[in-house]
Amino acid sequence: MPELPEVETVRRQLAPHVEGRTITAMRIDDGRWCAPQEPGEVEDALTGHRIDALGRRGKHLIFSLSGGAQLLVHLRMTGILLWEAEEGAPYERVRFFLDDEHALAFCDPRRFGTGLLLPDEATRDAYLDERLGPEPLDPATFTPDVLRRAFKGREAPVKGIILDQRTVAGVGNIYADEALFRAGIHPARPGRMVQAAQIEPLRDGIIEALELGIDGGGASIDDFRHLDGARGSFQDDFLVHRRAGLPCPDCGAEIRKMVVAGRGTYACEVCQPPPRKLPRSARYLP
DNA sequence: AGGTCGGCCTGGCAGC
DNA sequence: TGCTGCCAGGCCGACC
Repeated sequence: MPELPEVETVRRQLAPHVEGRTITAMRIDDGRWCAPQEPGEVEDALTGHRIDALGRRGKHLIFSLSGGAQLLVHLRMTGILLWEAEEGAPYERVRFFLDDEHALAFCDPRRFGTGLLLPDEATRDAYLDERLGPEPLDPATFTPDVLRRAFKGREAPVKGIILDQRTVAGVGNIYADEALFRAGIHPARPGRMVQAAQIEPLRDGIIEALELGIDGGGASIDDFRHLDGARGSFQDDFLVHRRAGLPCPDCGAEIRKMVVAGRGTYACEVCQPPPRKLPRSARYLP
């Protein structure tokens, strides 16, 4: 699933192609992509404008356009962006035509992906800051204190808290499992039970997992693809995620699968000791 | 108000 | 074989 490293991978690949280019036409085939805005409205608002910058905040891709308009593209579960895909690519929902005759397609079998048009930078920042915590790769804002405050007095499982985009932006199911393993914290441990000494390792674990994900060009478990359709490689470097029954890379114990915060979750119960009382919502899977 | 759960959506696969 | 039904999960809204 596209999380921060996957979105950043796409951003780095796409930026050199689109920055400075003008959108000459746009076609939104699926109105759900930009709902409740009308496809025609969004198409008209973007057409004729230059893409000044391609940015990212959390899992959102940000197209900053001349005239100030901001398009936030979210891949959600299965969205991918393809450069120069032939017209009518599988599950194509949106197509951008650029002034150098190239085209960008947004494809998404499950139609969860979205495009949100906002009028200016201030509106964009208000929208994002209302929903997202600090950027994890910005050491100035993603401090151990951010996690300390988020965990204080919380009964919710620590995995659920770091999946919450208001805690820290961009962490999803894969990188939550990988970061918690790196820090030796069981995913189902209630936030308030995370030891003070584990906070900094977790902060570092989140950063490390995300950076390795970016280095690997993201993880292509099923749908995620690069701009040219190639796969990322980080799925080959998972330590615990999707590795049920395989040995823990540190101690050799069998990695177990469970459900935590409603998500498929993988952990080594030796390296990540479970809490005495597992939250009711956490359960083991065979 | 914190925490959990269902809905959105569809491909893929287990099981009958 | 072919069908049914369940699972995957980012994010939001509903509910307890």
